[in-house]
Amino acid sequence: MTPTARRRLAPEVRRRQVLDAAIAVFSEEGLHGASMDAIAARAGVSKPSVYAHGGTKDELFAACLAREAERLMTAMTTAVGSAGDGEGPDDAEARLFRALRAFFHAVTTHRQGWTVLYRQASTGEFAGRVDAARRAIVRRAAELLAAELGGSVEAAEPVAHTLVGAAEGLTDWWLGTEHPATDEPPADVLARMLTAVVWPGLDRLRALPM
Amino acid sequence: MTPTARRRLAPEVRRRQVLDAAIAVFSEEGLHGASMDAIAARAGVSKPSVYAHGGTKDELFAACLAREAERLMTAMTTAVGSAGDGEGPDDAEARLFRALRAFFHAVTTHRQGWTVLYRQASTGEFAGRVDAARRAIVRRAAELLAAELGGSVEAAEPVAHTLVGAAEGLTDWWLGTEHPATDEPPADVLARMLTAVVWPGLDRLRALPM
Amino acid sequence: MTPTARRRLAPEVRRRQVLDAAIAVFSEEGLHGASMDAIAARAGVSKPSVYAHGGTKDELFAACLAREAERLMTAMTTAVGSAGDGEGPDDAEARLFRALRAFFHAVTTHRQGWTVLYRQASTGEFAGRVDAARRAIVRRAAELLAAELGGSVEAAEPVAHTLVGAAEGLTDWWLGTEHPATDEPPADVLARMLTAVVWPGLDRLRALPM
Amino acid sequence: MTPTARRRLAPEVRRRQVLDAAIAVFSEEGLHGASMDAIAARAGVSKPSVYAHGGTKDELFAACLAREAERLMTAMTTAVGSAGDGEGPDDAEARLFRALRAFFHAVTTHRQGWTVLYRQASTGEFAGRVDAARRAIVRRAAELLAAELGGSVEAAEPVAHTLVGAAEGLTDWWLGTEHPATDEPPADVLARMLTAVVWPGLDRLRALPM
DNA sequence: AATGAATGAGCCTTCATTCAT
DNA sequence: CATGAATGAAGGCTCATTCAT
Repeated sequence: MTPTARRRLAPEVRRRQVLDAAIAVFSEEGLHGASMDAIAARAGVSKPSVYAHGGTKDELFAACLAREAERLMTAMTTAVGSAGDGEGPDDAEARLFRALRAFFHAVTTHRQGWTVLYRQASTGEFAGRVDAARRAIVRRAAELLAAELGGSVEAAEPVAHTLVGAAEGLTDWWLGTEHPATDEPPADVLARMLTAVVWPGLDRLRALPM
Repeated sequence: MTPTARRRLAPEVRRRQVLDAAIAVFSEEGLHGASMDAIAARAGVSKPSVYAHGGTKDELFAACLAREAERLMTAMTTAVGSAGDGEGPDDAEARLFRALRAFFHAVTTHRQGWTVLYRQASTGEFAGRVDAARRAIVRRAAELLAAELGGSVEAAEPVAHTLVGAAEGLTDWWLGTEHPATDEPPADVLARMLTAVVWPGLDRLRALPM
Repeated sequence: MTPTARRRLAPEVRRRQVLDAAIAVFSEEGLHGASMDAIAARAGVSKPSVYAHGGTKDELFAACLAREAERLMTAMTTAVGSAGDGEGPDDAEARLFRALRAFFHAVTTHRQGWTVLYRQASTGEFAGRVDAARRAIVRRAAELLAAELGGSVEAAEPVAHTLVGAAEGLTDWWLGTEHPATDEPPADVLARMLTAVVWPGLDRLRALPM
Repeated sequence: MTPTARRRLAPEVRRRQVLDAAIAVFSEEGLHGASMDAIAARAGVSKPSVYAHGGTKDELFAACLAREAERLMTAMTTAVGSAGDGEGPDDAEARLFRALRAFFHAVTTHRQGWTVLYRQASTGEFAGRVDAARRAIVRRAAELLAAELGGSVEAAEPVAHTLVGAAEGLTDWWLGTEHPATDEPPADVLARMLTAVVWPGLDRLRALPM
């Protein structure tokens, strides 16, 4: 006698349901392509419930952006912050590898969030908001790079943009269909690939004044 | 005081107007976000004119994709194909530099086209077509890389994605507000920056079997 | 002072409202001439409500056809089937009279439905469906005639068409402005008139092989 | 060097071209379903030419109605007026037969005009105009009937409506697909059929005061 | 709190109509 | 004159949003 859908749930739980459904639908259909009907259906609730717990479509999208951006930042911060986990050396290259691995891990395990953040929202009224999220990540990367390579954070910014862009491109490749299967976790594979390409160059930049 | 509205124009001219406007609006709003009204307004013509010269929204989008894809491919092919222009050596690094410069030139001068091609959500019925255009460019990059570094084109694909992503990231930085002014053309600056970061790594990959 | 607009109604009720309005508008304007706006306005609901309860314009038209066809067929079948109601003899002429009276009754009391069914242009994709509805009624008439006059149903078809056309013409005359007032129900008057004109001829056909 | 389409033609000729095309298209697609583009294409002229020679769509439709109505009236008048053509007796039944034959001849040889007049135009703003045309025919029939059967024209009107309706119904049957092939001209077949059904009844009415 | 029902606004598309050549 | 090109005005349909239960 207690139909799941109509059971009163704690507000935060309902909100999570709605956000999860929204991210799923937004990632598949895009901001304009997604309909509130579809989101409600995916969440298994009625449309007014979506409004009650997620607000307007724009607010809902913004909430998705915020949540996924924070999730990504947290994941990276945590991973980078964790000192050498005893798995190997703790030199600059290893730290770069771990940061990249954290990024790739976050992105490949939350593919929909990533899609919404970086592939669906780059247009229209949300371009600014997405840009802010993206810049936060780039900024963090620039700080890491400045610490490792020396030089100011400002000077490291273009390199950080390059690095983040490269990571995004590689992620796109991985999320595409045709890539070799591996036993290793994808994040490790991708991080090693990217490290191999960029580390020598970055290493050389250490000597130069940026 | 020349009313452009009711002015009769040659069909090709009008079609170009419409396509230009469409690319602009699509790049800003996305396929779903763009309205035919907006495109008509941007083109300075009436909505029926958009239909007369650009066809259905889907056809119009497809035409934009086709035109910009060809434009970018042509620009890159031409620039890369031009042999050493006497400005310096013609080793692998120099060829990479020129290819990157061509890419940056094409992308920075046709930003909107690139956005439509590479940054738009590839959802729904156009996923395939957009993807095909994207992949054509990355494929070209992969071919160049394979030629330079040895190894198969398939093996070069992730590196190509990485490279294109890195270039994109750097372009974003450049098109952002805060970057130092230079006398040099942006494409040269950006190409040198990216070359500095990735060339050492790529160079090292030459020795390894990819 | 009871705003009917925002009032929540049972779906069947709303659907009936919408169908009624649709039949009215279709009968006045034709399939192409009727606009969903007009139907919504006539029904006193919003356009989305029309779509919610009546579906697409084509579906709505089909639903109108189906409903009116059934209504007319039922009315005629019932009236004809009712055996001699004690009002007089039950010979062939009397049965013809009763059938005609049933037809006139159905047609004069559901004029719009009849118009949609029988007078609308049967163009385009609905030609078949409209025609089917029309033919069902004429077919029924042909069956009755065949039973009364002998001969096959096929042979009776032209006579049935003639009869139905004659009845239509007489109905038009009655619904026009200038006709004498009577105490009798119109259906009786019209049926007697038509019987007087056609019965002698039909009676004579009984002897002949059709 | 003189392309037919662009050759300057006498205005009446062009007008005829346009009217013919219009009737064809209207009869196939209906008033609302027909597009001026389609009419222009069918006529083999440009759209402005249609406007120049046929006027507005409504005017064009009205012109079609007028022309076909007149054609039908003329045909009937002529046929009825022609005294017994020596092919047989000239009693009242023969005169009825000839009038009906004239009607069926006009209708079956100008099927499109008939369709436009009686099957496409019965709705919307042209209902009145069509009604007028129809009434003219019915009036003529009533006059003939009054002359043959005795009684006033007014009294003959319902019978005239009946007769015209019957003729229309039979025409519909004939214009449908499935009817037996004959060597005789259709008009003769149909006229004989209808005469057989209605003449006995009409004959009997002669004795009664209508 | 949760929802079925309702709607205002907007979008894609086409059509009747008219300039300008 | 004849026409290609252009447009204002709907029309069918859907969507984000909100009542009323």
